[in-house]
Amino acid sequence: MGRALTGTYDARMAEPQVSTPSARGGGDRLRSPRMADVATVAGVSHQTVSRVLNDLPNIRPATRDRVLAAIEELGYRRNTAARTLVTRRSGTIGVITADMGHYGPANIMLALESASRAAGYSLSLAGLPEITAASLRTAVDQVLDQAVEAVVVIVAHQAALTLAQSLRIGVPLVLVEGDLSATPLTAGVDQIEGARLATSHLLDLGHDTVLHLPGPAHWLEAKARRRGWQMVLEEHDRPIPELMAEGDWSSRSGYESGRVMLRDLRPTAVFAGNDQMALGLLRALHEAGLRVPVDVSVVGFDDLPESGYFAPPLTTVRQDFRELGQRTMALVLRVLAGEDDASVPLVEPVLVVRSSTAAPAR
Amino acid sequence: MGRALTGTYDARMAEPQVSTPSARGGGDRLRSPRMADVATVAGVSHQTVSRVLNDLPNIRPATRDRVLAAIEELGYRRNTAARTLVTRRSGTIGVITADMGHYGPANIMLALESASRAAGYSLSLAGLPEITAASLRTAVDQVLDQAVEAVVVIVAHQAALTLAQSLRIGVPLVLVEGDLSATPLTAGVDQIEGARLATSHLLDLGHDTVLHLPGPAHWLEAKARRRGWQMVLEEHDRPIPELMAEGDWSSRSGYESGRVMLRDLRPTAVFAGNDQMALGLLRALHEAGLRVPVDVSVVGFDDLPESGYFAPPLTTVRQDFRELGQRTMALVLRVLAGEDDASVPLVEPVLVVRSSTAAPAR
DNA sequence: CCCCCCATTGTTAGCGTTCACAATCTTGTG
DNA sequence: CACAAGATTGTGAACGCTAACAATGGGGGG
Repeated sequence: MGRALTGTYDARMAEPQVSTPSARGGGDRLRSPRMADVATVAGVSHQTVSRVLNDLPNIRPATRDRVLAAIEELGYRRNTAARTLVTRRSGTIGVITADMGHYGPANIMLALESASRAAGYSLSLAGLPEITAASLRTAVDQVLDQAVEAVVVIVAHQAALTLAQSLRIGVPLVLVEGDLSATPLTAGVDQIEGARLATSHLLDLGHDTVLHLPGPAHWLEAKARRRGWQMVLEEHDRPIPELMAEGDWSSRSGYESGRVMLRDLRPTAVFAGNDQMALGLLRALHEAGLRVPVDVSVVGFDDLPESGYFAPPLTTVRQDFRELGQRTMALVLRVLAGEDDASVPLVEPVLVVRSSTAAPAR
Repeated sequence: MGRALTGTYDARMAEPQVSTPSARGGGDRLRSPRMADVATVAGVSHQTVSRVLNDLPNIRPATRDRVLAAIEELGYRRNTAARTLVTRRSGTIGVITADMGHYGPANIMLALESASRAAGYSLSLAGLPEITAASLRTAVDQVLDQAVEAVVVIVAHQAALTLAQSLRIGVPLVLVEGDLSATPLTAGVDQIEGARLATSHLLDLGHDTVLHLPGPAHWLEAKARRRGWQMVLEEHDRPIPELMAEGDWSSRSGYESGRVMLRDLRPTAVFAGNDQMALGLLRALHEAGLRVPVDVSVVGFDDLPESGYFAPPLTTVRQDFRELGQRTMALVLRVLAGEDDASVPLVEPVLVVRSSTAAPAR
């Protein structure tokens, strides 16, 4: 038996070891106990403590209790770095996200966080200051440095998709996006279906055709929504109006696109790229003296918590981000379990009909 | 010289060592290179590699170049777990947040992320499924398990404040909230000042007094805004209207409070707890046939990106979350550097006047 | 021309876990 | 009542890195 392990544990005896000028908060704080300290107090070997901690079988209940008591008494907390070092598993998943301040990404993060916690994983976060390949690579490197077991990329951006596919990192990389691109390791909401829902709804109300205010072209969601919109119009043999200039998801861009649109067009139905853009459009319409839904019907996408209180309350397409977060995590877990090309079905959006849509005036 | 270090590095030779059934993605993937491998390739000792990596002085440029080349060639990446184990520093900061899906928290996170990255720190995230002491403690434990060097709590909630003060964790804990409570280790936006700005603005326009639709009472922001509102009214000897039932920050609650309010009151000026609530109020007012700002003036708080496109565009108080994130990080760094009771000034909010406020009708 | 000093590089010993295997203790059986 | 099998516990060696100290090399002053 080693010297140091004899007798009861006294944290003070170890203090000199932290004499490094490590500028850590308290100054004369005591070294935190390690497994061997717990072992000493419990009168067992460190390995037995490890067994208790890892729920391994063949431990006498009495022994387990003694170990647990010692852990409690010492306020012992297992050192994750050491554990990660030897197991090569960190229990951490890296999340890379751009626009965390936006509704969608923020809510996906939120859902992902709770799903990962439920699965016993931690999240390590990296943001994208700008959407470039270099910046994405930096972010990936950053989470990789945290020894993450998988990387989730919440950047539904063409560049992200391309790069992600080209990236040879040592761990699985899962994309959260809304394309139907049948890429394995992808989770998302069925954007095309959502756009179809929105467009069909307007057609069903009796509108001849539907105008679309698209989101930024290099965003996969924007592309998919546009595709869904176009598909429905084609299927119904409707004229496909010229596409408005692309917006950037903001209310401002919706407003501006709306103004441009109204310069030469008098549509009866408009499908906006998202709810924010729809709001801007609503404002442009209002300023032009057009009434919604009497003169123009408007549909958005996202169903922001606010959308039901717009003027008028907005008909829109709801995305279940909570569900998306769970499916993403499920996907991650399956890949981690060895399914190299696991996939999960897209989340189905639903149409929420409120007061911004109606039959066209005759 | 040790056997294994002789000759060139060949990752395959080490493969048997990962024979553990660790169910890791690729199957027969090669072990990733360690420092010693780099050393072998560069023809130096592992310690020299370490020195290069840590930018220590006294390295011959030629040697450094050789090491760098070897790193490049091998695609070497330093093992953070090992580094953390020996240095006792993880380069990670824990962030605990509730309501990450909300505008404020999401944007603070965003700002914190970029500030921390700039400072060379990573973020480890933990969400709060519910706002209880137990849940907060769990979240703190979770980030502590990641060996974080500090914890930032973005839960501007009375319970969080109380608990945080009582918590004896081994690392500094910084609160992001908006109280003036002069607690050290706190960063925030001056909510009282913001409320004063809003209320004064309405008074300056000629309104007799101002009604307030408060946010949830146990949120520090809500309390502070209410206090600021009340202070201004008192300073101007105005009647202090009865407080409306507290909302929950949502548009729905703003709408409902608005309806209740309109049952027996005809205020000319209302200060809502935040922009969402203001939006709900706007709707209630609209439904009651009241015009904004002609009949009623409304001020919000937050300045959502959407607020400028409400009907009418909302006068509100803007909080600079980016600045807040930077100050929070600055605070963390100072505490980490040893300033036990460091503090940073509150961020000053600004009033954004748009079209929802005007002089009262005579 | 030798020696000491400093710049540069190498060697050894942990950091706190888990893994593989060895050692010991129980218990049921013949 | 001795013995083998299984249950329970202990021992020693990694994991990949940094810290402390030792060793080496080259250059200037005496």
